[in-house]
Amino acid sequence: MMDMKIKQRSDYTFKYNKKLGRHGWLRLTPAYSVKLVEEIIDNLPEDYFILDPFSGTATTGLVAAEHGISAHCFDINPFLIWLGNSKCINYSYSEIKELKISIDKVIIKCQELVDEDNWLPNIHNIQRWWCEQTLKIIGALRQALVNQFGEPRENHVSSLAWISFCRLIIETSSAAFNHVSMSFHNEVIPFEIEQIESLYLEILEAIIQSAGENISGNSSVHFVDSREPTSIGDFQYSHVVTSPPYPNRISYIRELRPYMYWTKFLDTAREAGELDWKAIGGTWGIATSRLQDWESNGIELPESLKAVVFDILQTKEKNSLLMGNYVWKYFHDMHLHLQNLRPRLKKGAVLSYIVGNSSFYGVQVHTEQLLEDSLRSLGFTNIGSKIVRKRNSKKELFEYCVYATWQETRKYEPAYFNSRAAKQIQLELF
DNA sequence: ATTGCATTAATGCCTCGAGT
DNA sequence: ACTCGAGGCATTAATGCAAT
Repeated sequence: MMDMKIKQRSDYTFKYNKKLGRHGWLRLTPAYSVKLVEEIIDNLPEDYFILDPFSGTATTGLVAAEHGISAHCFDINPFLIWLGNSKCINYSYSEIKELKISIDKVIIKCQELVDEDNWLPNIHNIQRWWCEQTLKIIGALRQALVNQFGEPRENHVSSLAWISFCRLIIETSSAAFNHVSMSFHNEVIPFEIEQIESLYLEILEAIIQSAGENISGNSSVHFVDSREPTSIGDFQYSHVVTSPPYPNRISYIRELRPYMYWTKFLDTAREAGELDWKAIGGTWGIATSRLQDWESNGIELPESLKAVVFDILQTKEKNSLLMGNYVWKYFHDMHLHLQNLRPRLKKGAVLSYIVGNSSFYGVQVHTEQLLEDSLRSLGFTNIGSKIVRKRNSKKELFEYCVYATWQETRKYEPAYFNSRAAKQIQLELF
């Protein structure tokens, strides 16, 4: 009987990040922990160059920069690229001073605009999110921000005003934003203009506070599909530190929609579906339809993957074909990513991938093992994985760190996450 | 113009261990 | 006792489009 337990370790989730300055600017549930990244990059010499091919909210890039290390981060979501870069740049005292003056003008302009017909986003059933009164006010505030700064596209001190706006729209909405399966509260609370103004200024003040702290490293986020062989110049990386999407049919766009519609990164439902289809593990709208008849284009995949997909198909549930194809495509895409990653790596480069396992109709999908198999067949060495934490849903769900090296002959094993409890459960499970 | 079927966008339900 | 979650699902609502 096992006497040691794997803990949930909320310090290894986004929760830990909320109070950490820039890391807490905008919450996204599928974000991994600052602490985890710190443990991975701990003690790296400063000339190390990190790649995060699945940047998301740019946790890796920001932690690296805060530690004086440089990183390149890739993502396919234009909103997240904008947000990530805004999180990683420095803001001077004079810029911030100027921003505060501009905001005073924005507030006055908002009061003038509130009775006009301002642009509102094309969000489905928008009155479910905000009542008419609240909508009028945040619509006016948005218009005042546009008049003052333009749409949020540049990485400039005005980004702080826009990130605060994104926080505001969530905090005034009736969305239950505490879960990836986002849904709604029954009541929509109306806000007065004074309440919204003071809430906005409060959020902005906190964001400005943390923006003033200088960071020494250079991190940047770029529009790159990590499955493609494209790269930024001819840089090569010594470390890959990332948390890719998990094979869990959670839609990223589902949670990002409010931000992206209000900032005009999204205009129609169709665009949302197309963007999710581009993402590895995407499931929203048309992505699900396209999975029904999706087939891999002949790339050689590990036998272990075929076995898992076969098991899912064999369950003969209503959507077995869909789920099987979903898993198949997820690992196909991850394999393609690892394959095209190789030319970007320095000799001896170390990979650290934080991933979660899943189960479909009771069939366990051992993400960490399947990725290890891909790494092995692609010529990586020193391959292994360790449990990082237990997830707080089904008991068989964990988060893992999958690690490997590229063209390294020496034995390598990461020093992190090797608690006795983790080793024990690893033995018991497999 | 209307109907009916297919597709896809959007949201809710049920679960259950762990932290507080 | 109460809250919460990188969880999976099914179901419902809205939209598109071909057939009448």
